[in-house]
Formats: sequence, structure tokens, C-alpha cells
Amino acid sequence: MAKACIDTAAVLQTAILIADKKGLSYVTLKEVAQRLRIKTPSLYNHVEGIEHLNSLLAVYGLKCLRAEIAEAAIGLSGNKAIHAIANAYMGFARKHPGLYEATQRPGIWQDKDAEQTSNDIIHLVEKVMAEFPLAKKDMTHIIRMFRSVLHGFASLLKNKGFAKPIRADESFCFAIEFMLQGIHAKHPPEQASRERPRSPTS
Amino acid sequence: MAKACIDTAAVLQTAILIADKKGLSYVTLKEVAQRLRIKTPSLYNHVEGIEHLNSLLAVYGLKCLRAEIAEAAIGLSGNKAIHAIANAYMGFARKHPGLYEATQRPGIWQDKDAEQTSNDIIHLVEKVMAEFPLAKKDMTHIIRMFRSVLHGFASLLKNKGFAKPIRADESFCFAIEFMLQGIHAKHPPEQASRERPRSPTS
DNA sequence: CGTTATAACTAATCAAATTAGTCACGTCAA
DNA sequence: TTGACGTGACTAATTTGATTAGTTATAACG
Repeated sequence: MAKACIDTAAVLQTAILIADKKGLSYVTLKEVAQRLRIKTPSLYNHVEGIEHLNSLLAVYGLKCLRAEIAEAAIGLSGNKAIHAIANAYMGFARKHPGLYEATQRPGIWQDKDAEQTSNDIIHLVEKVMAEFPLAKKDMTHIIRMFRSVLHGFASLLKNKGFAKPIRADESFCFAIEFMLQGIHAKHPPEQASRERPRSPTS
Repeated sequence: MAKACIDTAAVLQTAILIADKKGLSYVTLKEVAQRLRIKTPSLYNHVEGIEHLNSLLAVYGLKCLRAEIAEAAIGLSGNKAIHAIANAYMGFARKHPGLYEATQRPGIWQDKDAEQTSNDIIHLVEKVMAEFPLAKKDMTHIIRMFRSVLHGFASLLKNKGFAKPIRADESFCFAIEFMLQGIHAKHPPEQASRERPRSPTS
């Protein structure tokens, strides 16, 4: 019974490999164990179960994402910083499709760690946008819209939602630039809105 | 052995009920069978398996969504139509969280039916936007951005991604109005610093 | 050199999906 | 009327994956 030098980190790395190569749904204890050349129950020496492993994936993914975003924004401010952040976000989602998917299921987050890291990312964006001339109330709306575009775009891209020949990169750049121009425009939307739509039904 | 009057539609409706009430991941053949008071294998008389059932959910959800969007846009055009479509989209996602989730996994779509319905929805938006003064190339970008915001917002809302006290309805309205203003602005983003001749569109 | 914690193992259980084969009921034609 | 047949339910058994319990070998440490 040779002891393989396996620890929690190794299990996590294997899970990431499977998630990014074959898809998050292929991350099973059986599959992980096979890649590590051990039997499934042995994994319980390193993780508490499949849910725990999923949680580890989410936290690790969020920390990677946060780190890449922070790195990309170093030394930049204003529009350039926003573009850099957006590109870092999309870059991560494309480079690690499975890991990214793992970060998008807040329902399975077990600890506050994931929650915290997720909020960290938002604060990072808030800090950059703080220098924009925005009403405080608008800030929340803008941040939410920004997050929606980032996540929505990443999600549609991952799920092959864009069939057209026009390159997704170009569309993404367009969307970010579009939002930035709106933010800097003289008339914030809520003042100029003439036609009040009915509020979304619940 | 009394014959229950169960058909494929009944199985589907039960699956929808479970998905919306308890979450998509609780849609198992066992759970569906229990609600219908039959044994699990009996379901194979009506659906081909769990994957087939998931596919049925996706197609049905997309058709509902498309119908509600089309209904909401009747008699409207321009900004009003866009707002109506956006609200219908969000309304559906909130009223049928599980069913909506089922529509967001193109990977499991088995037939071309889902693909077709999904494209239908996009064409619907394209038709409304066709009357806006947009360059043809910009149209694709705008549509993609619009879809990203819709899906991203719905997704974040469903996953409780918005913690702040400010109401999500308000943020959503803001985002849509924000985009519409951008679309109607004189300087589209990608050519902002240059002078721009209006391109005719259909 | 022996004690001990660790990290592997085997064996067994549980849950869910699935397959094969069986059986009762209703319909329709002879 | 009756009997063949199809439908839709069933039971039994298999497969896959997660999990638990209990066992054992290795390595590190006193």
C-alpha cells in the first residue's frame, strides 16, 4: 500500500483539471480518484465529500478571479481600469470554463469565505468607479448592470449562445465601451426617462 | 393495478412543479414518480429518461418564455416594446425560477426545437430594434449586450447575487433605460471620437 | 525499536437511473 | 361474447456514484 503524496490541494487541482477539460458535471469523486490512481473512499482523507469539493472549487475559483482582476487593474484608473477588469473577467471565464461555472452557484457556498471573496470583487469595481461623477444611488444600479453584463456575456459565450460570425471579443468591447459612455454622458437615464414602463411582475 | 391517467404532459407538468418549488436539481425520476403515485420505472412509458425530461423542460420553458415575450410586445414598438420585452423576460424568470434555469443549459438540448425557439426570441428582439437608427454591424453588438443584461440580471437575481437594500426592480429598469438612451445617443461608442455618417437600416 | 497518526485499503450500504421481463386492464374485431 | 393485442402499470435486478465503517501498512517521531 504505497502512500501517494496526495493532499487536499492535489485533490482540488485534479478537480479543476476535470472541470475545465470535461465540464463541471464530470467532477465526481470517482473520476477524481481515478486520475489520482487511488480508490474513491480514500478521498475522504482529504475532503469531506462531493459537496465540500464543490465548495472548495467555488472558493478557489473566486480567489483566482479576484487575483487576476486585481492584477489587471494595477496602475490603471478610470475607463482603462474598467476595460482591464472586464477583460480579465472574460479572460478568466474563457481560460477556466469549469472553474468559472463553479463560482456561479452561490447556493452551494458553504462558508462565508466565498461570500467574502465575491463581495471583494464588487468592492474592487466600486473603488474604481468611485471617481466617476455619479450620484450615490446610481452607483448601485451601475455596478449591478456592469455585473450583469459581465456574467451574462460570459455565460452566453460559454454556452455557445452567440452563433453569429461576428467575433465575441468585439461585441464585448463594444458593450463595455457603450456602458462607459453612458456613465459619462450628461443626462443620467433616470432623469430623461419619459416613458415609465410598468414594473416587472413578480 | 389501476391505470393512472398519466401521459407525457402530466410528467412534464409535475417536473415543472418540482423545479419551480424546490429547484431544478430536485427534478429526479424518483421525485416525479412519487408525486404521481407511481413507481419510478413506470415513467419510462412516457419519457425516455432523465435527460429527455430535462430536454423537455428546456423546450417547454423556452416556448413559454417566447410566448410571454411576444404577448407583452403586442401593439408596442420602440422603447416601449423593449421595456415590455425586458419586463416579460424578468417576470418569467422570477415566476418560474426552475423552469428558467432549465432553459439556460444549451448543452443538454437534444433536438433542434430548443435551438429554434431560442433563436426565435432573439429574432423578436431584432425585429423591434430594426426600427432604431443603428448601423447593421452595431445591431449584433447591441442585441448581444441586451441579451447579456437580461440573462445576467436574471441569473444574479435568482442566485441572490444582489444583497443591497435597493430594489432590484429599480436597478433593472435603470439598466434597460440606460441602454436605450445609449442606443439613441448621437455618438455610438465605437466611433465616438470621429464624425459619423448615419447608415440606413431596415 | 516501538508507538502512533496518517493515508491508503476492502467491504458494505444507500440513492438514483436504468433495463428486462411480467401482468392486468380496456379496446376492438371476429 | 370472446379472445388477441397494445398500453401502462408493475417487480426484480443492474449500474453508477457517494458514503460509512472498519482494517492495515507506512512513515515519522520519541
